[in-house]
Amino acid sequence: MTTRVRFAPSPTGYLHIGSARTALFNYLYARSTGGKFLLRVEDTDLARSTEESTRSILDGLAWLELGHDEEIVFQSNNADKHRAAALRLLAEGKAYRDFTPKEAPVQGNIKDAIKERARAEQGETTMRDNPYRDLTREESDSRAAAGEPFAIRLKVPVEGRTAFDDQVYGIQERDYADTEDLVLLRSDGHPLYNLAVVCDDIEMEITHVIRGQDHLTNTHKQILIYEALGVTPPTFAHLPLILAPNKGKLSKRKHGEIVSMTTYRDAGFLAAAFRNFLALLGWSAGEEQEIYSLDELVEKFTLEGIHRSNAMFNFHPDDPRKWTDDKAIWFNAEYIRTMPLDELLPFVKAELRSAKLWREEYDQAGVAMSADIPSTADLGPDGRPATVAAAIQEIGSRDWLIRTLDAIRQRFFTLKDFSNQGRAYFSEDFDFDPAAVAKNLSKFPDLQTWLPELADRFGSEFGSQTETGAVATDKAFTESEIETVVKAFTEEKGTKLGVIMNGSRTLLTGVGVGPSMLTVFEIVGLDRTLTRLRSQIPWNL
RNA sequence: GUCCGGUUCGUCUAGGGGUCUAGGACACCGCCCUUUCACGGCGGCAACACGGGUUCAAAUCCCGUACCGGAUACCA
Repeated sequence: MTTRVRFAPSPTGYLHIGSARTALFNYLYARSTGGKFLLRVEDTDLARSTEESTRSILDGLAWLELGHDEEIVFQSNNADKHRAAALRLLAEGKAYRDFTPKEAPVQGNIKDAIKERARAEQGETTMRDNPYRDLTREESDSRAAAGEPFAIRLKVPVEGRTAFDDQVYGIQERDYADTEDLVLLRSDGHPLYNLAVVCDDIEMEITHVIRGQDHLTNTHKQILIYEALGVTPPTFAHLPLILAPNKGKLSKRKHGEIVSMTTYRDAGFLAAAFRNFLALLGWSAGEEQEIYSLDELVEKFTLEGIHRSNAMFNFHPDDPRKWTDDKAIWFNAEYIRTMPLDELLPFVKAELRSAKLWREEYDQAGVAMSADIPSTADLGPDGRPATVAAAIQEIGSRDWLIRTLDAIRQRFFTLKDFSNQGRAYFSEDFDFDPAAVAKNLSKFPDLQTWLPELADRFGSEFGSQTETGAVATDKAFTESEIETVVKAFTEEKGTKLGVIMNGSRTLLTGVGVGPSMLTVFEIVGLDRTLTRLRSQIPWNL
């Protein structure tokens, strides 16, 4: 039998991290068993469901690349079938009409009100003392015919218990006495959750229900419905919950966008990295590996590897540097710096493009400077072309882009960093970090004259314009040549190399961190290096 | 209240009676590398909730307690 699983969110908000992980696990289970991953939107709560939520959830799933099979099922479309099922159970005597007038909706905190009521009723009533439970069929029919409103409740047997073997939590048993005669159909004819879920899962031929642990006790009710309907229940696997830092349940209302999937997408997270993070929140393959590709996850995923204890998602909304879980950030950084460049490139392209930093020339591989690409005979000892400078200095070239991205990504955390911290590599319009200016420039006033002098030196050494006129040489602006020049210059000034390098870094990139300064000179290129070394802007800040 | 579930470093976790003076990862802290650094290398700090059993032997099995979580609705 082919396994068929479903992800069934209710569209009452965006896709949050807990639901996303449920979707992931369903997806992984389907793929690992060669089954189908279905999607069902549980939009039966008309008051709270919105189309916008549905779209947001779909966006989140698309971002995570959790593609579903078959058509999306909208639960509200099946209301007639749900009603028919309830009516059938009524006709068969497995459910009954409850003529008790509907209670007024509670004010304030619903959860508290329910808890309070449950506590108050404790000991005074049993689950089976509804006065309408044993009404004769004739009387029930005639009251209904007379137009008296009623809800339909399941007639839970007095003696016995429900039992199922949860694939994560093991054997679960519950006495019927602990389950109320749940409402199947509201007095306005609206079918309720437990009924709708069971009917749809039957219709969709779901074989494995994989969902949050908050449904563990609902399962007993659902099994009762399966039994009444005469259908064998599917296999159940409940997932531990993902908790907020206060160990409370993750809530869209309370925790806001920080738990929304789209927040991570928009913050420059890579779907692959976030998926990896999510997979390890409540599941493990029992080994020490941390980085898993989607294929590896599919290959290694088992229900046995799912944990029973809840996990905490450690976000800090007030800390800009660590606004979300450390490990999520680490995964993202790890992916950014180790992913094959050609896989990373499309994401960087999108980021640069949205920041208006992308140039169409980046797409044209090697055309502009094909004449300058060195032959293999020119490879230096480090395996890099010794005379590559001409090619990589062509700012509009793909080669330059690749080299630059590879150098700067080593210290980046999100895709956003390419357009923020990395801005100076792609644009003349960048800001200076005051801390870097203070630490690397203001502390050494001599640099205000030295660095323009260094620009002149570069100009005369590498053949570009100086303030006194054009000089042409054939020396390439490459790391080793640059190093020679900078070292000589530093000695002349009787200062330390670090002073010159860090001052240059700040002037060239606006920030205090980055790759080796020699690399930075090279990828910023001679022309821009000269201009920026002469810039007086940061000195006047 | 009742029912159900859970409890290993701050966090994510490995562990299924002896190989556990409890392993890995993130974070944190040192040292190294170095022109900076949030890269890299090396090292450090840090946990079996508590109490009883069972056993030659328990983080691992059983019972109790505590704490945490979930459910308890004519919401989903």
